[in-house]
Amino acid sequence: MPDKPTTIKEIAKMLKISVSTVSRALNDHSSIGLTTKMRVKKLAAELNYEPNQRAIQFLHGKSFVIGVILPELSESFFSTAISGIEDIAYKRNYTVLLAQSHDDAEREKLLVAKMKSQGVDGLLVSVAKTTSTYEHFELFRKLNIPIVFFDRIPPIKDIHYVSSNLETGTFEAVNFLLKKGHRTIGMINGPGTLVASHERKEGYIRAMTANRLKFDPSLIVTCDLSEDDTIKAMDALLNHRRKPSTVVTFNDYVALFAMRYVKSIGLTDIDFVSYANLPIINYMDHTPIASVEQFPYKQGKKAADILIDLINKPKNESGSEQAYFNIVVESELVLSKRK
Amino acid sequence: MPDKPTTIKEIAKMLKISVSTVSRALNDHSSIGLTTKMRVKKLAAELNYEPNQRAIQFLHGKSFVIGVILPELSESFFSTAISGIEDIAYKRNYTVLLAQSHDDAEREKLLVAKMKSQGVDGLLVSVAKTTSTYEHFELFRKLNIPIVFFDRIPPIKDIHYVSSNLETGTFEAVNFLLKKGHRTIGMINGPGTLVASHERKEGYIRAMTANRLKFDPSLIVTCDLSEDDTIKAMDALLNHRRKPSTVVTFNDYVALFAMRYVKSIGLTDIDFVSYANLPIINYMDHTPIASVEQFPYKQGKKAADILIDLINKPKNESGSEQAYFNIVVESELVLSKRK
DNA sequence: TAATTTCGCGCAAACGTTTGCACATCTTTT
DNA sequence: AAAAGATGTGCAAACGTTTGCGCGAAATTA
Repeated sequence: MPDKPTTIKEIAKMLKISVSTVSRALNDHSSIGLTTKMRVKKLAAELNYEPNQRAIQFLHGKSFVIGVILPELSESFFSTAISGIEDIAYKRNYTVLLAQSHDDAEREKLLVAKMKSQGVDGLLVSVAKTTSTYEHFELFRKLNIPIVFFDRIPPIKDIHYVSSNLETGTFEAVNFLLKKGHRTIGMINGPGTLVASHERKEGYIRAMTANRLKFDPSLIVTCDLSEDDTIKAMDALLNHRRKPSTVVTFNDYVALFAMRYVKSIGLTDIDFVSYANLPIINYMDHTPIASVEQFPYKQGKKAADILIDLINKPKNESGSEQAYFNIVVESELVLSKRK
Repeated sequence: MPDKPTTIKEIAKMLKISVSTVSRALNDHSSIGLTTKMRVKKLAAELNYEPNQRAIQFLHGKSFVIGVILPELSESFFSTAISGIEDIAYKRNYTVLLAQSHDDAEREKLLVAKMKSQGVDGLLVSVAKTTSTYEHFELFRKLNIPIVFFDRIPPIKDIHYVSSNLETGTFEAVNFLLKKGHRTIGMINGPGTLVASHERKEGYIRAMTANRLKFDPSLIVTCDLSEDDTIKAMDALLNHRRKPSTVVTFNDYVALFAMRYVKSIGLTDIDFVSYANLPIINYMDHTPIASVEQFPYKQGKKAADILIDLINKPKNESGSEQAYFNIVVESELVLSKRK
């Protein structure tokens, strides 16, 4: 028996009252008598009535769906972030439409269009590495559908975003190394084009000056995050006139490449500090002694919360200027559990 | 200008024709004159008309949404599988509603209920480790909403599922090791309760007998997949009267634990073969020489395809018996790229 | 008791789209 | 010349729910 789901009409007919009364009774409307309410609710429960979400969404012109576009779920940062997004969405009765851009700008565009035609109420985006144009996002702005960016923020004005500030975590990291007695601290940074690289550098500098040490720019080298380039960078540090006793690397992968290289040439006395705190470090033979944590779960939660707030915001009050959420989740140093 | 999206009505009014004509014109209905079709399509394009999906879904009583419930996105198997699911869903114009059970049976139940109230057209499920009752799935059967299970299949009858057969991959693996000259092959298997453990064992046995070698059951030890237990298992093998020269481990993590242990006690001459082929092995200092690949992307695709077929299957022909899809994706041995 | 308020409920419209049916016009066949 | 078919279009119902408005009856006030 593929019995069609119960509708409000049927309940109305059985109780010989109107559909509107049933609807109001179920929604605890004040203008319905207590007795009718009870009767309706009882019958509804017996019949396993569940409101037809599609009818409601259609009526309200809302989908209660938020679209999420991110580069790669296999990257631990994102798979953790999505958990935060999910949790908030479910708590607030929204539903998550997920899609991966696989770091392909074209696909990202396609997905944005798809999300639009699907009629999402809002969008959560972490942009693809290759994305360089941003009109597909502007389209949403025209339609008044909110977008909140997270982690990978596009360089455009007047957007909502949530991201982490690596400056603080880096400050803590360098501070920690100084307290541990290190005096020559190298850094393998990422490409200068990334905000994240800047923040790391700033944190480094602030920690040095806070400790009344002079900052040597040549101790910070950049790399493109590939293994080859990491090795070059590490080489540069090892051949520095002041050979560093410890190195802060851009992320866990860079750390890994660098550590492997260092070990391959027989060195063992260099401490590493890294970012992200990926699960892989639990399986590595040599691990960083500390990591700067970016709290992806928290970032995901925060971004979803803002987006849903935005969606439900009392209409565009034409008087007040639009305010943009720029939330920064501070990063934090975490000591490695393994030794 | 938050201009409300264009509707078919507006187009009709502007062209002074009826809405039904517009609708049919846009859908290339045969009974509409060529000229009207052109006029309609042209105007629709100019106005950036996009059909209101919610209205259509409501009308058809379909959501074009498939729910996906899986244990953990941070497990690479699942994050890869979801890519396959996504790709098929998008290709076939469906949309993916994602949720993680985090291997919690209670949460899984909740999610199933949520999916139902959201009105998904079908469900893709990989069950949580702790799930032991299955009524929440039966509910969907009553409503005639198809479910396809993948990878983690519940032990109930009359279900659709897609899973991998580790027997073949294991056969290949053992065969490969024998060809390589190994004669004593150990195996660290998983808990006997898992089908997957059985399949591994069967593959092992078949390879031995196919090579006219006698099978020594004591060379297969089980473990609960924890590091401690893995070490115990490895110890047992090392102390075996016929010390194995190579070991097949249940998965990459077990391989990792075992390799680390073996190395820590100064051994270096044991080859490992593992399953899953996770990205982490690219970052390990010592890696298995080969891995049994389970093709999660392919599994995800296949499962999604079957589900959507099921959704669109011409009504439950009351005559013919319901057929259940039991698709098995054969596993395959993959040699390690790094040496 | 009459006037007014409160309470409880029903009517009907609305959301955007598809589709069975009927109707009108034009073309073809007998 | 009349009947039949083809072609193109419009009418209206339907999907399930919410909600503004109106109306009668009961309760309150003057």
